Amino acid sequence: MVEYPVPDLADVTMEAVLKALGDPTRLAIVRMLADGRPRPKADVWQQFSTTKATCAHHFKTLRGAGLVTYDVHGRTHDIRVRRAELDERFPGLVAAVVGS
Amino acid sequence: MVEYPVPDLADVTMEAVLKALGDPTRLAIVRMLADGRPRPKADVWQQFSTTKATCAHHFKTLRGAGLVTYDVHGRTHDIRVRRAELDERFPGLVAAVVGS
DNA sequence: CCAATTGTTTGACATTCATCTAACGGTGTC
DNA sequence: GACACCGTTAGATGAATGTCAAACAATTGG
Repeated sequence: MVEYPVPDLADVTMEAVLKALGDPTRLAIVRMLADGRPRPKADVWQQFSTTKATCAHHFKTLRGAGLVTYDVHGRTHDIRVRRAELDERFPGLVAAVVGS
Repeated sequence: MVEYPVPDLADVTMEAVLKALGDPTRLAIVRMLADGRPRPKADVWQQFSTTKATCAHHFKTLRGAGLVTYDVHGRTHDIRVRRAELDERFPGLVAAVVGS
């Protein structure tokens, strides 16, 4: 069973979050998942014109910046924005970025 | 008389803004000026351990992303966050980023 | 006009980063 | 156990970027 640890948001800086969001693909991913509901990774990466590998790289970057987490189900993974935690750590940020 | 044109915020994307803010120095600059009040450029760059040239580069980047504008007074320039315009174009963003 | 001051630009350099292909690693299924 | 499937990792590559030193430009003042 593979593990995909996420950082404690207390250790995540605004700078790291903004850096992660400063890429068009990653911003689009976060916007797509902004409601906090999990979605199959395959569904996400198929929306873009990049390869699976590139998308996996972006997923990892977003996870490292505390923005998303994975739910593993057998072979497939769901990805999900840590909306509630983010709203507590960085109030208003996700909403502003998504343009809610 | 040198001109320093700023983009119309209607033409500025969230992506461009986040990219500009994704650098630690630029984020610090915006936070320092977030209230929208002008400050001498010299006062700003002296707060950092970078050279004048590097700071001028960051100023230009922030200006190009629509985040700041300059007020020229003879030899010296004031720099200022376009707070009101930004708040209208990207509601809540500056406040969230600054951690108001 | 000349010199000092303030800020920008240029060119170089090292680093970071997004991207791809190819190979690898778990997981479920037959 | 063998194979197909889903996703990650490794390595390579080219582009973008932050940084600095040095040269340049505009302005003020003597």
